[in-house]
Amino acid sequence: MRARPVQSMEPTASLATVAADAGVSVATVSRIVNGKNGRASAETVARVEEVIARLGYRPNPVGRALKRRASRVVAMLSPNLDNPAMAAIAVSTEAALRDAGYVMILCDTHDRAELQDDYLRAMRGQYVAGYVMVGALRSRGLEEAIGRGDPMVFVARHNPLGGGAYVGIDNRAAGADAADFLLAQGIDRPAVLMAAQNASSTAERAEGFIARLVARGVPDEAIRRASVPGLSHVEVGYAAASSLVREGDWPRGLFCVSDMIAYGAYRLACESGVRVPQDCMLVGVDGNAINAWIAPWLTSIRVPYENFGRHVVDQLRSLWGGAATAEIRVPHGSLTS
Amino acid sequence: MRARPVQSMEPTASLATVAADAGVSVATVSRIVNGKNGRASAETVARVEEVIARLGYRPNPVGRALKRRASRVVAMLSPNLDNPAMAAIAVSTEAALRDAGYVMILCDTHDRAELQDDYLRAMRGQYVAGYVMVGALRSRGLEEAIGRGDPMVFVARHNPLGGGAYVGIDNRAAGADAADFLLAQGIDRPAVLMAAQNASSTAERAEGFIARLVARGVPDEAIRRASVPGLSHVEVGYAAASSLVREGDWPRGLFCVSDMIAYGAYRLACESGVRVPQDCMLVGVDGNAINAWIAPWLTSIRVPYENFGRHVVDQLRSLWGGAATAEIRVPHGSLTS
DNA sequence: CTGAAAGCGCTTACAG
DNA sequence: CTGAAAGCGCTTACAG
Repeated sequence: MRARPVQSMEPTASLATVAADAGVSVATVSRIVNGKNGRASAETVARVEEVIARLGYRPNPVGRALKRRASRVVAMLSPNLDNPAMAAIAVSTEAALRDAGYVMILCDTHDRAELQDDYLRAMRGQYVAGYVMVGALRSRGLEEAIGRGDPMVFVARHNPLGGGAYVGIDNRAAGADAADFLLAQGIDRPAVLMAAQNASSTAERAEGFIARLVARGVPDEAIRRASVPGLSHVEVGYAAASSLVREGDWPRGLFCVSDMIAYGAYRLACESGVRVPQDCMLVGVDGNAINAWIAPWLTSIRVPYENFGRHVVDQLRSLWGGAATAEIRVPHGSLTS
Repeated sequence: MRARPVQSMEPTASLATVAADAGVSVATVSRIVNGKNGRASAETVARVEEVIARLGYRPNPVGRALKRRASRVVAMLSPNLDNPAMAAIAVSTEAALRDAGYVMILCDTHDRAELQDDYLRAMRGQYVAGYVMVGALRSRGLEEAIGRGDPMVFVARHNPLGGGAYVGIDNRAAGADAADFLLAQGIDRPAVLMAAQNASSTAERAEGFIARLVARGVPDEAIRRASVPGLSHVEVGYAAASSLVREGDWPRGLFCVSDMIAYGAYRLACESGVRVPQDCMLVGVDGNAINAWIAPWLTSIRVPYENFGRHVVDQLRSLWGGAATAEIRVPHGSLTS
């Protein structure tokens, strides 16, 4: 004797199943499912909806995507989830997309242009509804996608080709805040550590920092700065701090354009017997959640990444609606440690 | 005068385009694309391949998925990317899937069964090739998916329903290693901190720790332990440590079943003026990359998450090949700080 | 060795 | 108000 299959194991209902059960055509069911029933009798609608509910019908996204040449999938291209800030962006974007009825394919580009292009091409084949570019690189594929007008929002790092929908903080203002803060601590000659690579946003932070310092009377040539190449910000921080102190004393205050850079500088400070923040105050940007637990010595400008996802989806909606691209500047927090 | 469209902006070639250009049927092109050309003349193959190369044809994954009822998309369901260990699993899995020709949809379940089920259902509609369950929860949808025989591999946390393909370390052995290490440091009464929730793997670590201690002569009742509920391991660590020291002194050694729990305990130690590791040695599990930079006070059992992705893909391949499910126990590292 | 045809699940003019 | 039909891009028996 065979066990009766449980209801849940029955194959998913299709439009055809529903249509047959309701005694109407698939066209009619399709219209009702899509809310295009300005032209469907009330009885028909009721009957079809009953069948849909009873059978637990859900439109198949693949069939739909093929016909519409558009899916409910959004691609996120991100350079590295190892950075808690990038992870936070991914998390909030995933949640916001889900609330909007989309799912997210995660593409880790490792900050490599060829990988970015491979993914851009592959995602196009998936008929993705849009692209969330976290830290985009200049590349052939990017140019093509933009030329095509594919919906694309840039997060944290600007479109390397200029223009485009953007979500991020006001980096220059954040840098200026860091300058004000350090000055207010009585540190009149703070230095700055930055990454030399792929860094529109972090470069802006450094610029804002320096500009504010200069505006407040610090001679430009008195502002020590170190910039080293590299993709890992912790390593960049360590190396940049090394290069900075190789040419002089430890500064009493150090603006690090990201928390990861600050972590790197911190390690060198520890190795050098420099106490943080007593001997050298470290100011970062990101406000990683982990700081409160294990990096109380760090003062950081909090970036509300948990809100980025919402704004990213807003941007995508504008693009889908045909609106012109715009920038969304999310307000950053004050400095906290 | 209109600008000539650049080649890259031409719509993607389809099977039909290729077939027309090569003067053969789509069926023939399809067979060649799929390597089923045991029965295709050498000339035909050459001609078709030339056209494919010239037109840059790439099979459309959506059309293919619809027909095959199977896509090249794999779903990863993960409870929280905020945890660096989870992020590391996502990163390595994404890379391994990509190398195998798959893309990954990231589904953040927030450790909630309804969300897990929503995603399971949605992903089924996408005809995903398989599921990577990081920290699966017991749920109706999970039962159904397993009943259906959907390819599913469990990572870090076992299948709550028992059985199934698994990738993880030997948690009991890791706990035992922590016990040996603390004993070797001359700490004869170490305590243990754990999470009370959704924690097959972390519970195993605690068991292994306690069992080894007992085996080495520590009376079971002398082993202090604290277990508190909660999803955030940092908060769990803080609360568990609080509850532990509320009933006695700070122990000289504390085994924390995850690095995040150790971070939480660390904060309480700092607040209590307890020095780590001088007064209290903290041993964690995960070996987060960040430790080397900002948590040198932590000794941790390194879990090679960067290899998990490879094993996950191996597991999926076995399942696709119809093999029986098995467990892969990735060797964990020795204790490092 | 190759092609015509059916069909995966859906949408949408078009006709009635 | 509703349905038959075409077609999105692909695969695969089936026939030849």
